[in-house]
Amino acid sequence: MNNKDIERIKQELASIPLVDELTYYENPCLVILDAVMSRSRVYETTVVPRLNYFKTNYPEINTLDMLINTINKVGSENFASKFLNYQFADIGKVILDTAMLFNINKNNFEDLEGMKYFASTPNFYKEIKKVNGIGIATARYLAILLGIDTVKPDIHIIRFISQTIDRKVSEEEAVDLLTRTAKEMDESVARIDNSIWQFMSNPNNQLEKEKTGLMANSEPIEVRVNKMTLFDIRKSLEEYQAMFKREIQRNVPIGELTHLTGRIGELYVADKVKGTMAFDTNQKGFDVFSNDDKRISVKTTSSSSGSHQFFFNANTIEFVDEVFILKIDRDGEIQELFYDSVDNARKLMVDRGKLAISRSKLSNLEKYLTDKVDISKEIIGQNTSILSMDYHDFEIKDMNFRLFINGNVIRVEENGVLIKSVKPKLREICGLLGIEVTYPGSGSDPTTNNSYARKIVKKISNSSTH
DNA sequence: CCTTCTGAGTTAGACCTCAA
DNA sequence: TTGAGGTCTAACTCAGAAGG
Repeated sequence: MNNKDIERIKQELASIPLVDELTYYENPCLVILDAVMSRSRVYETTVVPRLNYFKTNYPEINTLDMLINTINKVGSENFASKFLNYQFADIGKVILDTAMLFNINKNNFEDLEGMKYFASTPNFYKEIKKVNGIGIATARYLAILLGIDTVKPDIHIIRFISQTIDRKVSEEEAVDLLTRTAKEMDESVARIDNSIWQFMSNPNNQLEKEKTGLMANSEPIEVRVNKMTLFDIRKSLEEYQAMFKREIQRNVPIGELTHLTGRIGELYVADKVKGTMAFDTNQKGFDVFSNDDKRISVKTTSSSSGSHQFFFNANTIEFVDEVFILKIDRDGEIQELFYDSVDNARKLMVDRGKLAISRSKLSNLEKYLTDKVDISKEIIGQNTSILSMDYHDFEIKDMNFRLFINGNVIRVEENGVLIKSVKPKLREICGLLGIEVTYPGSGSDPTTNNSYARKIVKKISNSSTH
């Protein structure tokens, strides 16, 4: 009946890279730890570091008896934090129960042999699922780790098969289909299972993107707005402002009112631009959607706050068209500090993972927003030129280097790549420009990045015919 | 079979302190 | 004045188990 399904799975498999089977553990404890810790967790970030921690610190725990005795000795609730560096108290009990079940069913074999024997008996899945905390996926994964050729029907495998044959499949059906597919391909099903898993658990794989419609990363994100009318927005704004004032009168610290502050800002802007509010909590990038389709990021501060900066998420700034920054006074009154395009806002931002605008820049906008003068001169060497320059914030560009100077922060790009160790690169540029560098090359260089950068700029400016 | 629950991990956003 | 280094909280995701 589902020969067609198997054909489609075979076809789809042709487009993903086939990887090796999993490597098997020599330490029986690791089989159990790996499988039990993998439940409900992202493998690479959660399980792998903990396994390594255990392997490094407790290599002597290498038999089921020792594992069981250790857990009993420290108490199952303490085992994970102590031996796995994992703050997950309940997992010790699951590990213990699993180890004990294997231990009484190993039929006089050595640990690994015995575990493998048990895993290959007809009753294995029925028995192992009696352990509280082990379901079908973990049971099958245990079997795979013991060398049994089977499938772990986890979310990735189910997703792959369901997407491939365009219908939902159960765990059992997934196992069945994949096993038969492997047989036809004359390939081990565990290897196919692992290949699919590796492919599907990678968030960048093409299949997922195609099926979910998230093709290129330039694709605009979905804009969801709520249904508040302008009347609703004004009404809410009044109520929030009143509540804000009341809380202040009750001596609530203003720092405790961030939820109110933020909401008041968003409502104020939504009213101002006759727009709507973003629907999602943690909406990427913007808070308000204007009536002419602009996505506006709103930042609101309270006047007595000690914060001197407004932060923007570097990962989501591309989803923003305009930036609105507000200040709310203790009496609930709102003052506009900044409202402009995101391009102009970016001229105020410094990038340190998160993008920050210093508050004081907002009272001196002219200085930062005036278009920078393009001098564009051929200066030194081949193509060094000053692109732009203003009071204390400018860039220098040549074929290879790009220098960003913003106050004391100096950054260098080489061939478009941001250099991590700035100072050695600055010395190198100095060398290229014939600037004398006294640093002998041992011990820490006392010359500041700033001063190197200034020397470079000075040299280039002097050489300029400008 | 489908829904709910679980709990560590991740992300977003706001604010704080210190130092140059 | 403002950059660099944080902390803190809440909301959300992930991937599986348990429950009705």
